[in-house]
Amino acid sequence: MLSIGDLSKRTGVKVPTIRYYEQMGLIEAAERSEGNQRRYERHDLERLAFIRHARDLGLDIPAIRELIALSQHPDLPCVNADRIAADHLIAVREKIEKLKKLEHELERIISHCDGHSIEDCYVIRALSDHGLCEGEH
Amino acid sequence: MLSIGDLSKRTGVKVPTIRYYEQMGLIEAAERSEGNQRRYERHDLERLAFIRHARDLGLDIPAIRELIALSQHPDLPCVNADRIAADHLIAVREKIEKLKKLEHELERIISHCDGHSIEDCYVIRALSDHGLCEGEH
DNA sequence: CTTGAAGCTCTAGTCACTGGAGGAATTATC
DNA sequence: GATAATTCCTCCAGTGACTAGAGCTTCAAG
Repeated sequence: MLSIGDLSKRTGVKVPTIRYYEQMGLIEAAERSEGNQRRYERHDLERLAFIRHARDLGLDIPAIRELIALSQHPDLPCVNADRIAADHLIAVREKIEKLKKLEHELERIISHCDGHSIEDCYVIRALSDHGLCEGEH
Repeated sequence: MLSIGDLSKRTGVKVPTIRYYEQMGLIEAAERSEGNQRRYERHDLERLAFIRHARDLGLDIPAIRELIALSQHPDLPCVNADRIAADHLIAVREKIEKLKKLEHELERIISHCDGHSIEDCYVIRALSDHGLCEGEH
């Protein structure tokens, strides 16, 4: 039986976050000690590692909730789990594209600035005047 | 003189967001009509376009506040403005790197899944078992 | 048996908005 | 000039995924 602190150390998930996940219904309400403290078992450790891993991949809580529900029906086809992952991959790629555009624009703005006075600062001027931008954003 | 709705249409910034920026001190409190409605001038249009542009580049409100303050001292050297942009560029690049790692991991997980049953689903298995990951994340 | 760490609940704060309620002002139509 | 439709006002609450703090209780070590 693990305390919430033990569970936290083993999974790298902070104590308040574990309680938050319980509140959100991602992990079942733990058994309690006589003094009302949460007590966990291996089962909970695995569940929490699963959640942690999914969060690290950037999945949001509703998606994780769905994956957990799916994982409890081993006989079903896994198209839904695949779809969650594939949708997320698309979202990740879109974010990358947006950030790359920002990267280029920032590089361009910075490289154009001669670093003298605010009056001539390309950073400030570029922000003031959208016409100085390269692409649309 | 523009109403808040006119300003919104011209800049693409939503009405409640304009009021929010006023509250945050990014734009000055507007003059009011007899009936207490906000009235704006060209000056405000430019300021709001500046803010919008900076937000599109992903700068946060404190950074924008600083840029606005700087832009009002044309004689100062612009190293601080450059630093804000450069710091932001670094942050953007870091985000891109993280997302690329996620992209690869998701691609790998998805491609390994044969799409049959949850029991064998690589998506679910990869989440359950960190040992199946390629890199650290 | 004492002490200090770790646990409990509940509330509020983060960031940058966004939306709604309920009411007043403005604008358009007749 | 009356009325109707639209826009505006303020204030409050909600978003996502935590995080931090107050004030109290329980646990484990010495």
